[in-house]
Amino acid sequence: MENLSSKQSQVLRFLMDFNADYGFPPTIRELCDHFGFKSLNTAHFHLRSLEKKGYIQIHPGKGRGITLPEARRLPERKIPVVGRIAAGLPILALENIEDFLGIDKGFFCTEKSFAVQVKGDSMVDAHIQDGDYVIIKIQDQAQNGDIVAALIDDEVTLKYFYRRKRQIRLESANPKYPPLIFKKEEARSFRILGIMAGLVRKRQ
Amino acid sequence: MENLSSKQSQVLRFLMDFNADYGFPPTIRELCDHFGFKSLNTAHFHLRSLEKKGYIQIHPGKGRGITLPEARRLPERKIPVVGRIAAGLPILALENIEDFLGIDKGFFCTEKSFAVQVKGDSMVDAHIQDGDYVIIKIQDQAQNGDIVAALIDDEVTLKYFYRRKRQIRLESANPKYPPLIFKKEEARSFRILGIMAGLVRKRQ
DNA sequence: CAAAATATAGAACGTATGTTCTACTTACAG
DNA sequence: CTGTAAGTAGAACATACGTTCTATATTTTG
Repeated sequence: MENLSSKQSQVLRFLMDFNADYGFPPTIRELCDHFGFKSLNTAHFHLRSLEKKGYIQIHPGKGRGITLPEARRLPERKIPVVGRIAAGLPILALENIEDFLGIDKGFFCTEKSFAVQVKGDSMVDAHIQDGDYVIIKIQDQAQNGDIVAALIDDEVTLKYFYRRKRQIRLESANPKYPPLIFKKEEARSFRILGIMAGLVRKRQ
Repeated sequence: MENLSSKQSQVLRFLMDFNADYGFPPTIRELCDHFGFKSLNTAHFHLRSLEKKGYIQIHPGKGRGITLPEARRLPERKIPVVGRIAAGLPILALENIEDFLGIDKGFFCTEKSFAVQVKGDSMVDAHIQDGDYVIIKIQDQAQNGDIVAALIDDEVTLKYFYRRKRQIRLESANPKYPPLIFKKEEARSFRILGIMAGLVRKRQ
């Protein structure tokens, strides 16, 4: 999915929120009012951009004729699946979201959360398999022994977290993979996105 | 909630379907077209009736200004958690249901399904931990190697399923536990409830 | 640097859409 | 039988709403 400018993101977010609140999309004039646009064409322009990039569908001539893809209709309660994290963007930026899990956020008692799909066997000893979705509660702190989602080179990785004096150790739950060790001074080369709050496996 | 006449039911159903398809409600004229009404007032009248009975909310003056209650936007169907199965009762009898998981049944592609909470470590080698919820697709057949939920002495148990000639073997995924072997003539002492369709772990 | 994408403003136009009024039919309960 | 609710029809009206054209400024990109 093509990248969105920050204004386009804001407009899409507003469409989703408005839809969730009222059950129907806003008119172009309501869009203008909300953002303070003084011209109808400004709002109309953003809608056309969003449609060109495939985020919405416009039904010409129909009042409030904006269709959001089903995944984005009531997303506020569903858990977003985050794929690659584009540099600089916040975790939950729309561009990072691949899909939504049909699970209410409240189920895992974590309003601020997302999911990542596990690739590979680096966490099998924690009983986390290839293909599992791990639900991550967003926070930048972690305790020793927590399973954390860390961002290393735009890539989301799951590891056990251990801090000792001047260094942080990120360990796999599989002896095949060596631990990653970060000294305090190079702590900026990775970032903790959150800690594991649950797991979902879709498998026969 | 007050009862609906059959026409009113049909109109409400149409509102829900239209909403699900397009992401916005129909106009009064679209309602007329669908039902073959020749007067706008007919459709308008039904909408007013539905609002008076509390099924929808009308926003006067707004195009497509119909709000369905959130519950009716996307029907929610949660997965029941089954505990002990009382003798003689069907699996999904209300008496057997301990709780519901806030997960839509469709998520695991199994309309007929339930969940059991795992107790113990008999399936750890299949990466199923103590406390995990395993989603079971209801069916009475199983293939060799499937993980099945079986009813043994009113107790729901998870096992690997193997059939060989005149006997059925139910194996744990943990060498600590010996396999259960049933000869064909004693096959009535257990019952297959269904096969594993997914897993949910709620854990920090 | 030039071209393209992004962002915004203002105005004019036509039609899509909700509202309301009158009127008629059928079924049903008091 | 008479009143009330459900269901339908037709028409007139006001306005909510999308569309399109012209212009301008800023930022990004090749």
